[in-house]
Amino acid sequence: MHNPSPRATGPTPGTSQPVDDRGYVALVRAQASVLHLDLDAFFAAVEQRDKPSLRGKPVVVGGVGGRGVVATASYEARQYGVRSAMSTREARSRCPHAAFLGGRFPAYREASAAVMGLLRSVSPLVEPLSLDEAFVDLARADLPDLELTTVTAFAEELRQRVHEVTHGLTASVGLGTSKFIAKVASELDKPDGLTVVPPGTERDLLRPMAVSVIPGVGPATDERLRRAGLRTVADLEAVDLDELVRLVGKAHGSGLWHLARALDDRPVVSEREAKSVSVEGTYETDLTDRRLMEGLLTRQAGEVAARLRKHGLSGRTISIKVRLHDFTTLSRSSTLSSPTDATATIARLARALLADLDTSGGVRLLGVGVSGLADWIQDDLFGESDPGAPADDDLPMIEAPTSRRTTWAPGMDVVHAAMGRGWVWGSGRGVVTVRFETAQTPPGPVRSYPIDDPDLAPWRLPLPEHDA
DNA sequence: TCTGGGGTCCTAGGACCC
DNA sequence: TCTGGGGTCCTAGGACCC
Repeated sequence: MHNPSPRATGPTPGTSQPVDDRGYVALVRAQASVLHLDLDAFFAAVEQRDKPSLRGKPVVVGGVGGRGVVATASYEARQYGVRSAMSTREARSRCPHAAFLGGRFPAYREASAAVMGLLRSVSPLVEPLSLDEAFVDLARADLPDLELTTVTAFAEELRQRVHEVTHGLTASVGLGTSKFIAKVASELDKPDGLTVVPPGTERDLLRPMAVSVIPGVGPATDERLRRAGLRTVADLEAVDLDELVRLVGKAHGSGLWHLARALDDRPVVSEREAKSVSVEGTYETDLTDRRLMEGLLTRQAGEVAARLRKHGLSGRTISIKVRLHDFTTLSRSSTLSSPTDATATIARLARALLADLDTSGGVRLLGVGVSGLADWIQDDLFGESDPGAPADDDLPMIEAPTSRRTTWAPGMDVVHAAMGRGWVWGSGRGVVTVRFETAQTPPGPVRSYPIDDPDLAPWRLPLPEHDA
């Protein structure tokens, strides 16, 4: 849990603030200035909005194939027990007369963008959690104050404006002193409702609730806690930190300890950098043909690479995911010495990783991912302390770069600089990865630079196209 | 023919380095 | 007779979220 509070050496005697065993005191806002907004039955609602004949009827959006699952069920379908993540097969048996739709993501993205745009017009601090959910920090909104009456009226108006900009979708909203409380609150009056949790009432609200209201408590943790006799948040509150850590691990235990006391100082964060990009697919029938699997991995590698390039990213770790016929899920990964966004590199590695796996029983899912994405501002990957490295001032000037490119090793496509004095091997668009090696100097460290960094103007290298 | 797809975060063990 | 210890990186798997 994020916790900027000052550190003490041990529990602070005589304070009323709860303190964990390392002496951290968690702070909570004094006002209900965190807003959580959740669009109701989002995908299904968009379908009903766009197709009037579906209004008032059960609609199920999700995978329509033999191995599909439900993404969203309209409230009419929920009356028949259809739920998110249920197999479509089961949903069909529970509600055969529902409309089963595969989903129209461009339409969902458009509606989502309208809502997120509205939220951002209200506060610069908006944190989307998915297409249909976001936190908004009202402490950064243009409000006269953060009194309950003020934020309540504001939230009601916001819900009305969501209805307008989406041409008829409804949203449920929660307001509270933290992300956790706001999120719990938005669940309490669904659909099309607003719940405000007044500061100071959080713990009374939580105590009777099941432990599963706490984000991060899924089926596995729920079961562990249940076996320890912990069913409600009140039960959790009565257990000390050591015991929780013993039960569910360090990070999780500490999180539970704090959240059970409504201690949550996680900030609303508007810009989060992607950490990985992946593509996977489940096939209607299990795959047994290795050549076919290699072909599918190659195609997925191309999709991943295209998405990396589209966002100006590249990454060093290539992973594959393989789900066997019996649902056993395997992953294998390999890390390159420099980042790539090249289809050929990702595909080659993905196929090599598959080669080590026994897939003779059949494969239901294949996937390819890239992680370890380059963060070029902070990342000086290979440090300054490389002894054989030429000093920056000695680095050769490369001004009119790059003509020929040859594959040297996986992940390293060597580009011969036109000036001829150094090696440049590059991968990411918008980034150049350079290793300097001249007649006068031994191979230097690998360095990566953003192409647009003005301080590196001499290195402004138009990279060759990859995988044309 | 039970069990999607795209993510995030955590844990644990081993390698490696100082 | 005793064989450190901490930090970081990498890999594999698992839980969880929407």
